[in-house]
Amino acid sequence: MRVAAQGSSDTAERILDIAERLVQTRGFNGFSYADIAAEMGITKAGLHYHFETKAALGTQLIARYSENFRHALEAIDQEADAREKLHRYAALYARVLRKDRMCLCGMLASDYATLPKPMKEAVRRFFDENEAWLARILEEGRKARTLRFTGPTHEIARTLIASFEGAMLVARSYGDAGRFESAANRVVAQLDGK
Amino acid sequence: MRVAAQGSSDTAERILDIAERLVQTRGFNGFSYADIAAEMGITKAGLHYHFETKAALGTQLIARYSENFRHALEAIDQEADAREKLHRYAALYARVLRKDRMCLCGMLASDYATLPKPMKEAVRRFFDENEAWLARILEEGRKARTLRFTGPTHEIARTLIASFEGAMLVARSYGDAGRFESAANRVVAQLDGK
DNA sequence: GTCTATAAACTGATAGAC
DNA sequence: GTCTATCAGTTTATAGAC
Repeated sequence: MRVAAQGSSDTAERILDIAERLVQTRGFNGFSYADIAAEMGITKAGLHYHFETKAALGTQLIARYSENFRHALEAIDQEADAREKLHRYAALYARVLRKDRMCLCGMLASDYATLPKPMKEAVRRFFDENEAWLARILEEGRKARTLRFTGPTHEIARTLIASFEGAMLVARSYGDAGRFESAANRVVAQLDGK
Repeated sequence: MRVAAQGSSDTAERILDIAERLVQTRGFNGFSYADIAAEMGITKAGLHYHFETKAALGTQLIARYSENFRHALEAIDQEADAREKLHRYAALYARVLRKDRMCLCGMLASDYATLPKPMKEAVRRFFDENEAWLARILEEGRKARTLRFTGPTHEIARTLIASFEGAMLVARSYGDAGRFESAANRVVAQLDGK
């Protein structure tokens, strides 16, 4: 006997997949329940059983995305070299971009002013976690002398996130993932310990 | 006897001012004619006299923004030093951000998939023009030895635009213009001829 | 030339059928 | 537990009054 809480069933998972793609390509205000319902083959109202409101759907979307990202970061952490970790971090973004998508939270950052409060907080947490992870990797690299830079690690981490998100944002307008890769490589190369 | 073409009257200018702010803060899909009409004190339908469609309004919005930006770049060009030009360029973005706004075209880049074709083309032209201008400044600085870098100027120019747009995007989620300034200074400092 | 009344389509969401 | 019928409000846009 299965007791499915809201947003936890298999159908809910499929809804999240579709919604995630729509947010990453069109933005939170660029799609509606109708778009998801059409793809699912059920009516709009049926979606409200799985996700009471669009805000709830959005919040779960960020939670799932953040957790997947967290696992990806843990996998990268198995890597030995800090410099290589940064390259693999950039590759995470590149993979998203090759699906013609923007980073979920980068996209939501652009919609920030229109988001319900819980989504705003979750978006910031995503950036905060990325910043903390990157700062740790930077510190590692500095100690091992595989990375070299001046200034506080958290500031470099922020600059890295900004550069990656921005490179994604612009590259998508040109449908050109190469633009991202070129910028990302340049940014990481700048930290090379030589 | 004044013959006002669509979108060229004084009222049209006020509409553009309001729409510009709304796009820069909420995105192209985050506002409606109703929002503008309310601020203007006329009815939604009245707006359609000045701008037949939302797409036409959006297109004129980019045209005006791009032209203003072009003039700002010309003003910066009066400056002697390339390094100083880059700082003034970054300051253009910072000023927008201090009004809690995103770069108009950076915001539209996030809405890109949902934009009508003429707007898409205009957004890309904006980035292309910025890239060309920055590449020229970079070349100037290299010749004068006030800037130093390796690789093609157009690639550095693209990376600069990406970093500035991304830093804006993220900083806005924290309501913290300092985040942008810190990242922008770091990025420009990296090109310093020493 | 400028705007209001009005419409047709779509939005997120509730109530209740199966 | 899962979904359909339906609603009240909003969207962009047309037709036509002043």
